[in-house]
Amino acid sequence: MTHAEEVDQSAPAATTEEYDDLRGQRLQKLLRLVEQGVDPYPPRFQRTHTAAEARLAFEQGGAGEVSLAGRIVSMRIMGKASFCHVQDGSGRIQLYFRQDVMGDRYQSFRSDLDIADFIGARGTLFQTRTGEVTLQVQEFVLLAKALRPLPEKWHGLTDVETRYRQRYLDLVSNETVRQVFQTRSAIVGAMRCYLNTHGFIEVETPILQPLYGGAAARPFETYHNALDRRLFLRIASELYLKRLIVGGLDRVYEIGKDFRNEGVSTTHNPEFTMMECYQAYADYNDMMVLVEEMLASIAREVLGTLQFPWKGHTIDLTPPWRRVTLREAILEESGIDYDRYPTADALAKRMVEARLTVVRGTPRGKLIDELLDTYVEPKAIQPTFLLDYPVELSPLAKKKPGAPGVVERFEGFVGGIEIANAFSELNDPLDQRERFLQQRADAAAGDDEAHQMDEDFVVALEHGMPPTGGLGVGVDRLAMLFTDQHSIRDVILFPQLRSQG
RNA sequence: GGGCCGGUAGCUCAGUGGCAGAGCAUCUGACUUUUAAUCAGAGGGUCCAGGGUCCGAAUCCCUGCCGGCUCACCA
Repeated sequence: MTHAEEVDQSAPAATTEEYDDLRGQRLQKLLRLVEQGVDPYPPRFQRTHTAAEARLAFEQGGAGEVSLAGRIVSMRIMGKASFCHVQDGSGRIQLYFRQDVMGDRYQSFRSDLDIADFIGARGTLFQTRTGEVTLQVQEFVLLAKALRPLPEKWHGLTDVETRYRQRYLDLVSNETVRQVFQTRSAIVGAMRCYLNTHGFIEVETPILQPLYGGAAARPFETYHNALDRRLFLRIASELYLKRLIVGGLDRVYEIGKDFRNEGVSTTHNPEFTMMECYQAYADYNDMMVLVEEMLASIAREVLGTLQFPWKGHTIDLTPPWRRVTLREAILEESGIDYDRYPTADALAKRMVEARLTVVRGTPRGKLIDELLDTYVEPKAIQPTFLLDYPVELSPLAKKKPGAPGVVERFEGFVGGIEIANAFSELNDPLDQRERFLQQRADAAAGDDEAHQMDEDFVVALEHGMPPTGGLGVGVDRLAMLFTDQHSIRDVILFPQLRSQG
């Protein structure tokens, strides 16, 4: 909407009462400026420095005349001289306005501008009595009038719901929030850099899929009108990336959104960012090394160190990480050796003895997963690989030679969070078909997260896939870890919320 | 889905049965190096919504909505 339309709506009732609110007062100022021929939203302004660049230039011996631009975040108006701070993407800098320097324009600053407006200002830099580098303004111009005020200057914006729903206010008023998202961006950048320099090529695979697969999860459904076809939003990119390995792209990766139709929590958002990579002629041991090196590389790049704080602990990403089999880890933390309970019933009975609540009929694989979640995951603060998972949980992983019922799979945990999941990829098409059939049986038995039979994928494997290591890394969780944020909503700009009541 | 906590001015929050409050922000006035500027004054409310109890409800009760934490669910 243009301000002209606002005029039409409001002008007939332009009494003092009509403008007796914060937005109204600002609107009135805007209309007054328009009457004076001022464009409150001019198309451009040429600045010579950012706030940070200006400060640096001054400290390195003066910068002469500079032009700055930013949002007014505070004002101190005192008679014939005034100060304000403006904020741009690089930080804040103070502006100083004097009537004897600026003449009539000084009154305009006092009466036309508000906190939250964007302005551009030209002048020279100096240091105040207390040493703050400040721009003595010769001339300024309004760049964008704000009709609504900013959150309070001291406490900022703390209401969690408003922070998520109006993230821009959160970003304007909370410096640490800006830093978190800058760090997140740097993490993704460093991840790309690591993979690119290690021979991986970045690819993009379908988000709209006729069959969903690559993980155990319920999908979102959608519908394509022209094709008259039901489609699913992907829950993983795995099956498409492995088709590319079949096709001879020996090292591929994708960083993108997955969608899982599940509840929300401090560690789950329905759409989240996943990095998956696949490397031909590698196995899960190679992927472990890749995880160690990649995370160390990202930490060095983004944090400048391999040690960083997390929930009061100090995480140390220095390779190599601890390696322990899933069976040993669970035995160590719970005293339960699941190998001694080869059936679901026997294991469930043992877990009930350990005072765990067990839902009747839970498959053995899910029971083991529950032991992992309950006993091992919260303790895995320092980087840990758990390896060799039960085959029931991993329909896409290759069986470990000489170890019946076990697949070559690991999960990487840091800070008590699952960060990575990888395996030696199953490339035996006959075995893969059997696994899918088993999943179909699970689905028939009521498992609504069971894998679908993906005949097209099996055909791809029948054309031959080399031995391959595959890896998934949760980018949101990595961002949580590196920024010491304990809710996934604080590393996702616009987390999923209920519709507003 | 269960339990607990919360929703009051633009923002941050007090107020637990008796006139709707404070700080910041806003408006008016004073003030030429302030920086949570200061000083004097003023305006600003769907107390989340609906219902109930009561002479009287922001406050007590019920229902609903939204949010947070947590448990369950969930690679």
